[in-house]
Amino acid sequence: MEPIRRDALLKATIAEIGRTGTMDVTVSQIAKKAGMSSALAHHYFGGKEQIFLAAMRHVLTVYGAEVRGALAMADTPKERLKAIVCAGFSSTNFRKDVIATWLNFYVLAQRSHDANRLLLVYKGRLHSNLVHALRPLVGERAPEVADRIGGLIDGIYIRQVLGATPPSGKDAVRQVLTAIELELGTR
Amino acid sequence: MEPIRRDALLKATIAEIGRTGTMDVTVSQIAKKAGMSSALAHHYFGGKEQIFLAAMRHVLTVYGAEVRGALAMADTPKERLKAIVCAGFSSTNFRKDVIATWLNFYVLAQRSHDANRLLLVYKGRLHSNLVHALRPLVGERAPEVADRIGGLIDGIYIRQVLGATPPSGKDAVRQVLTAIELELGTR
DNA sequence: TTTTGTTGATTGACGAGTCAATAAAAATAC
DNA sequence: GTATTTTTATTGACTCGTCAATCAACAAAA
Repeated sequence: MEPIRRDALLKATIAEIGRTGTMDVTVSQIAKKAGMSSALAHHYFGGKEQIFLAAMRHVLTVYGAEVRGALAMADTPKERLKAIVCAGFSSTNFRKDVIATWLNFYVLAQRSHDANRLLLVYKGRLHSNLVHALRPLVGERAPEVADRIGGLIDGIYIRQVLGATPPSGKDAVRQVLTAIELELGTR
Repeated sequence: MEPIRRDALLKATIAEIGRTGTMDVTVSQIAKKAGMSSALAHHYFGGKEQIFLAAMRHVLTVYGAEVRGALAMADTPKERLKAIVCAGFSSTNFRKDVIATWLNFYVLAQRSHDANRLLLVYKGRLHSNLVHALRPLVGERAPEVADRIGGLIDGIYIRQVLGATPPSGKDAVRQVLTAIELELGTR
């Protein structure tokens, strides 16, 4: 039972964060959505913060899997770059609940050591993926370029999800790919 | 008295958000920090949400003033660009309380119409400042370039404030200026 | 005396976490 | 194959604390 319950709670947590936009969600709401009593949620996770952290970890896990999947299809460095960018702006990442989780993640990362560590793991993976794809194209400049591209991805993401118009993965990808071409000197 | 009280409350709100990192701050804490009773805070602002919105507005006002100040010193388009970028990464914006306000601002903007509108105002101003500076350099491509630069500024900002090392305005500015040079074709 | 500024005390509601008790399943003994 | 004990799964009810918002009352200035 335990793994089933835990999984249900994680999904319910993300859904509820998406519904309200904040982490001001009661354990009871989460538990109810997951079809159990709040006492059971406490029993399995210990406390609210731990539930949230596990939910964040879950979002990152899914994201990581998506990137790996896209990279597996790519053969050339350029294709790898495109794969990384596309995965970051996939429809998964534009789901309301995932957006809300990310934004609250940022807030939490200010004070929670664990959340911050998690965020650094994400950043590190993105960076190393980018560097790996960039190295054959720009050589030792790769790390520096990867920093800019990574920053651009994060920035465009936020602007898309909080913009006036509904987020468009296509536009986002196009913008980042244009920037990459500038970095490569192919435009 | 009213304007003095209001001002004190705004500053106290930002300070408290910075101290805790979240908007989970009680009106009493804010009022205490501002040297008055919580009843008075309610009296002047009506409710918690209104206090927060006013605080956000205040941060944006200060930011806007800083940008205007920097722009006033700039004569050439390139100088204007540099002014905009530098203002965005000034030490003001790396203060813990300002950072916390921004991050919570993002979260709030998901569901508060007012907060979202405020965010769009910021984005619009940044965009129009960038376009104005870019037009003489890249012509009609200006809006598109401004989108990328704006996104990069936001992204680099978040990465700086939530990074492993203490934020460095210098590094941030250098990265954005490099990207600008790429856009201008001067590198 | 009226207006403005101010607060302590109170209300009413909510929420995290605990716990004792119950139910169901699994293991063990006979 | 049944009776028993033990382990696992589950919850309702409760505790203790917190907090936003209100209000009646007090003070001080105009």
